[in-house]
Amino acid sequence: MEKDIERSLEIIGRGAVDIINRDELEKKLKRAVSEDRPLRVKAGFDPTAPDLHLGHTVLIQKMKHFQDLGHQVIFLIGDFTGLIGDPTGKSDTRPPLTPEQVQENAATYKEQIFKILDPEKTEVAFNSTWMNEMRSIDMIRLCAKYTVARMLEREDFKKRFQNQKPIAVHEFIYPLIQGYDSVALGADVELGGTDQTFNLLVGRHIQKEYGHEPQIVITMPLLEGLDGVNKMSKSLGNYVGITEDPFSMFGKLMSISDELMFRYFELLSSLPMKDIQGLQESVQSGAVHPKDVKIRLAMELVSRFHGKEAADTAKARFEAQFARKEIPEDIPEYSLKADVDRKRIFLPRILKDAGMVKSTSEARRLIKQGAVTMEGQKVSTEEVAIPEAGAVLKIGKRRFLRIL
RNA sequence: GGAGAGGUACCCGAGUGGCCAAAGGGGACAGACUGUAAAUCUGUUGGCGAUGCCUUCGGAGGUUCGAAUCCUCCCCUCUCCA
Repeated sequence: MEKDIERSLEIIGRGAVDIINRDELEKKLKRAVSEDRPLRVKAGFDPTAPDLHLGHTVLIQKMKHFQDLGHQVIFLIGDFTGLIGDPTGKSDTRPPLTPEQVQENAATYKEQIFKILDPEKTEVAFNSTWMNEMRSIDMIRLCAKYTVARMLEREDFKKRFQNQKPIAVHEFIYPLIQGYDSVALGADVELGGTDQTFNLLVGRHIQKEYGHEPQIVITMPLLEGLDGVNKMSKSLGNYVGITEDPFSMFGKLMSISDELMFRYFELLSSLPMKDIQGLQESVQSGAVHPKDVKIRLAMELVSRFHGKEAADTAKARFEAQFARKEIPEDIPEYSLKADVDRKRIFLPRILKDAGMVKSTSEARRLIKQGAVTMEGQKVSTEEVAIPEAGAVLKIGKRRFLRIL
């Protein structure tokens, strides 16, 4: 276990929005060292969405920090709370997942998180383990430990209450159970996104009610997506999935702005903050080209999920295709029908049939806009001659087609 | 149960008889610039071998020379009252 408390605090604090509360954390860290008892660090995940993106890894990265410092991290899968769903105004309870589905999702989770965390040192827990054992009377006792007025302090509830929107009674139970999980697991620390602040704080209260020492709450920012504005999410399409192929992962990371790149460094990279600051200064002074720094970020992240070799390949391909404008090796091919006149080919039809565009209209527009090239030459007419097989068509920067 | 508002393209939203394939914004795509940067500027954004034709404004009918727009019925969403 890391003995240097100052260093621990610095690593734990990296990127965090809030630590409640710092003094308590320091005390716990000191005690952990003196009693040689690692802190138990909990983070909860919804069982229904095991398709993680980089935004989720901000939290996992923080778990790794704790793990590297020698503490015990607990990956909690909320298979019981998942039946309720964290309140969002949709007051429906979700259909229960079968034990098989839960196991399946858990397996997918593990596959993904263990690219970051050390499986040997990670405890995986399911809250159905203790929640399914809980009797009604215990549930009611749990409910008795928090008041309606305090529950209504939660932003989401407050708004809905003021606006006279419905709040179903069961929605109050979610934070309580999340808090009880901390009791059941004996959590010293709980990590979560800033959107979890309320629930995490309820945990502290519930722990006290059950005679436990309250956990330290550490909230992490919601990572901005590739657009640099909205938070990363699948529905906005501004995300990098951690199972995405190396080339597209690399490309997406290279498309972020220079400003955002340092944000990603702070929240996603394993590089020490000191080094990141150094890079930032080098870029500012002009000593280093920002593109090279971005490549470094992309390399680190792609390597993390796919290995160094795949990252090298992705980088080489990226530079070939975009910096040197070479034609990639494996591009889709399209065979002309035997009866077509190769001297007069109606290109929009070919592009549509080959699936390069949705309609001939779109193809015509792209030709008109000068987006289509054949063998490096701009195509300016809709009818073209392709005497030889093997001609390569390019639409925009990334769509290729070889005509046979 | 009663009263009212509304459903328009990928999304938000204007349009309330012809000038409407439908303003504006966002997104997306393309071009210029570049580092595939970002930002910015410009263009495009229903289909069709195409200066025209076809299909589209919740659904089905109707009025009209002509309907996103008016009428009837139906479906859905929201607000207020009880």
